[in-house]
Amino acid sequence: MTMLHDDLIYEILSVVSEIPEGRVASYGQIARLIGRDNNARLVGKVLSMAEYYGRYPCHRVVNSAGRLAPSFSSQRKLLEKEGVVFKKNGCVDMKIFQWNEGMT
DNA sequence: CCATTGACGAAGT
DNA sequence: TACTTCGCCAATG
Repeated sequence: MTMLHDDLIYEILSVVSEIPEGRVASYGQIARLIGRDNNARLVGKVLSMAEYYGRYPCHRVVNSAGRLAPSFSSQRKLLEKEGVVFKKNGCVDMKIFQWNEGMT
């Protein structure tokens, strides 16, 4: 495990822990927040193993289209419990539920 | 060092 | 709206 990788995990999880209940963030959004604009895929990679590092609201991370992560069957239920509504195609309506980190 | 992979994203069809 | 193509880049083999 490289040092860079460890920093990456810390920064990503740090941002994830700030996502409020009932809102979602995209992988690209998180990548930008940690200064890695073109590296959304790496964020997904880290989150796929996030459970190993502790408890974080990683269910609040979806892709830019609002699509849920594969092999995370409980994700939809967890989001619905927080009031997130899904579109007919199974995606989160990003227009409504995407976290706007500029607002406090 | 080269090739492949990925919980991605934007643009094109 | 849904599917495809291509760019992206650290990590892995």
